[in-house]
Order: sequence, then structure tokens, then C-alpha cells
Amino acid sequence: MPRTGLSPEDARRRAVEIALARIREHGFVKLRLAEVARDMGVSHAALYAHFRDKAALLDAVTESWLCEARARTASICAGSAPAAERIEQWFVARYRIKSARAQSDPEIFYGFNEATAGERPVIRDHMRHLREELTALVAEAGLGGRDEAEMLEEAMSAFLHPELIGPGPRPEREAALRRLVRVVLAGLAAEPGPRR
Amino acid sequence: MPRTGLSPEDARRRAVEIALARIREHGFVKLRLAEVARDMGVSHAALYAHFRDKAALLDAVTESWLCEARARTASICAGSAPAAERIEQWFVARYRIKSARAQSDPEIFYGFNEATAGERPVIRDHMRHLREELTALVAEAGLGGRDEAEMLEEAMSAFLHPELIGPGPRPEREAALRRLVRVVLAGLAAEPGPRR
DNA sequence: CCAATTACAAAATTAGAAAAATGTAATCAA
DNA sequence: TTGATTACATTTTTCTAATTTTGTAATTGG
Repeated sequence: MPRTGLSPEDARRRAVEIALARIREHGFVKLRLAEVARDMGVSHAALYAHFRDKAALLDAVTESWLCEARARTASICAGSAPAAERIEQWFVARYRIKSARAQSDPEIFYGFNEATAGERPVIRDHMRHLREELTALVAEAGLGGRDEAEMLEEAMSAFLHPELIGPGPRPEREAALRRLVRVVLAGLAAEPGPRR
Repeated sequence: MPRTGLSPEDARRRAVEIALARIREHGFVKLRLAEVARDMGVSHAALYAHFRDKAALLDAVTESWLCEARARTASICAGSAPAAERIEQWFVARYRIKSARAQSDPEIFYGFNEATAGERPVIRDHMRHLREELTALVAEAGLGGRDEAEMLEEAMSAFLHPELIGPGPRPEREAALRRLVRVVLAGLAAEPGPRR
């Protein structure tokens, strides 16, 4: 049978592209493998050569989606500003990315957080990655370790949790977020007891 | 037609009782006015003499549900401990009530927060009430006013928002909550600038 | 070999009729 | 007068059959 002429990697990439475009237009739940396949010019069964199942394709979409976010927070971690300042920037970056997406691609953003909620490994890995970045920043700031990073993350839930974030970015929210980060950091610095 | 012999107030109370019991057993979404009416020994249409519509009955259930919570936080506000300590107690009390209910009556707890989410006046009033209590406590502690109370409330979302709270109460969560409250209060105290 | 295909089984979704529940009106009796 | 009734219109939910979609197997051709 006629090959597509695409390498396996390119075929995967193309499928993810097409899926993402379709999700943007028609929403997450209405994605049909047959449509993705048609747009690629193959039969729907051909997709199963590249993805174990539909969930695997969706995971690949998710991954591409998370990739940009990862790049942005990573560049902040690698910055040269004082650690406390980078923590603030780090949260602001996350807020901007997520709220902007909640605004521009609500279908994808909320779809995600319902359909693929928490328990998917791709998401868990991403969350673990974020936690590690924050833990490093907190340690660099001399304000603690894993526990303190977790506390900070929890304190910022109202600004970052998908249920609570709302479309944006909105300057007032961003200002409130910055203030809360500074307050929590100041509070941590003022805590009695040893610091690693 | 034969009267029930109940005063309007008693009839309302009884309807709320029965509705609450049925919701406990079969969940929020499956509540049927006809069943409530049958348990009261009247026709379903009779309920409309006491409640504008089904939503109004549900609101009355909600109100009875919120009543105990209100009493508990109020008694803490009226306490004699230092304001900062009462703020901690106040949040712990809210955590205990909500998490216990998420544990014991998940049907009601989550049903609520899906079915009647946010926009019902009963809920909004309750939230406003809580905000006022917290604002007063924050002011008493000399840590600010409305804005600072809102910041504190947002900081505690991870422990109190229905999406995030989870069943409980769990001692580790309670400890983390206490620590975060103290950290935020310390951070507020350390903030530069005037305080009302 | 291996990325495709077709054909098909199993699972999930949709559609639309049937049933049930909500809400209203006219009326009744304590 | 008012809290109730019955009867009925409207809206919502439920159920089931038809259809679509997903996933598998056997097969093919570059």
C-alpha cells in the first residue's frame, strides 16, 4: 500500500498538529480519530501504528502543549536575578501562560483539566518537574526545601489552579499574586528554626 | 381539603428536614419534589405554597447546612485569644467543618458545589459574611483590612476550596494549614507601609 | 520489514420517543 | 383567607435502538 512518505517521527508530529488544530476549533471531547486520519490522508487504523490508543495521542498533544510552559519557567530558573525575585517571576510566568490559555483556548484548557485530569502520567510528570524547579529556587533563596516549596505552591493555588484561575492575564490579579508571593516569602524568612 | 395542621414555618422546616435526609441517602441531583411531598403527606403542588420553586427549597436546605458553620466561626470571632491566634482557629474550624462534610456527606457536599455553585445568593451571602468576619479579625490583629483579608482567604484556597479540600479532617493537612496561616500573617506583619 | 490497508468486533455516543418531574391555574374546604 | 387539591402545560430526564467511533487482526505492497 502507498506509504505517506513521512518518517515515524514526522507522522507523529503531524498527527499532533492536526489534532491540536481540530481541538482548538471543535473542542476536546469532539476529537475523532477518523477526522485526524482523514486530514493526514490515511485510514484511522494507521494512527494505531504511531499511538497505542487515543489517550496516547491526547497525551502527545498535552505534551506539546506543556512544552512552551516548561521552556519559559526553565529560562526563569536559569536567570541571574536574586532567587526571591526569580520565584516571583516564575509564578507570574505560570499565571500568564495559564490564564492566557484559559482566555484564548478555553476548549483546550478546560477540556484538559476535565478529560485528562491529574492522574495522567504526562501531567503528573509536569507537575513534579515544576515542583522540582520551585524547590531549587526556594533552596537558592535560603528559605527551605521541599516542604517550603509545597507550601508556596499551595498558597498560590487561587491564582493557578484551573478551577480558580479564570481568563487573563489581568493586571490586578497579577499584582495580587506578586504581593502574595512576597508576603509568603517574607513570612518564611521570618519563621524561627533551622533552614537547610 | 384537609390541612396538615402545621404552621407555615413548621411546614418549611419539615420540608427542609425531609429533603436533607433524602439528599443524604440518594444524592443531590436525584431529589424529587414529589418524594419530599409524599414523605410530608401532601401533594407535590402543596410545596409551592411554601417555596417559590425547587431552587428555593434547595436554598433553604443550603441555609440550614451553612447555619452550623456560621455558628462555629462566629464563636471563634467572639473569643478572647489574641487576634492572630483566632485567625488560625477560624481557618482550622472552616477546614474541619468542610473536610468532615466532604468525608461524611460527599453527596451533599459536592452536589452543592456543582449544582448550586457560587452564583446563588444564599452562598454569596455566606461568603460575604465570612469575608466580613475575617476582615474584622485581620483589622483587630493590626494587619490591615479588606485587601489583606482577601489575600489571606486566597492564600488558603488550597485548604478550603471544595475542588481542593478532599475528605478529612487530616492532621497533616491541618498542620500545613496552621503553618501557612502563620507564615502569611508573619509576612503581612513584615510588609512595609502604613497599616490602618 | 513495516507502514499502510480492509474488515470487523467491541465500546461509546447520539437521537428521539416515552416517561417523569416541575411549575401553573382553577378550585375547594377548614 | 389560605393552605391544600386536581388537572394540565411545559420542561427535564430516562431509556433504548441506531449509529458512530474506537480498537484489533489479518493482510498487502513499497
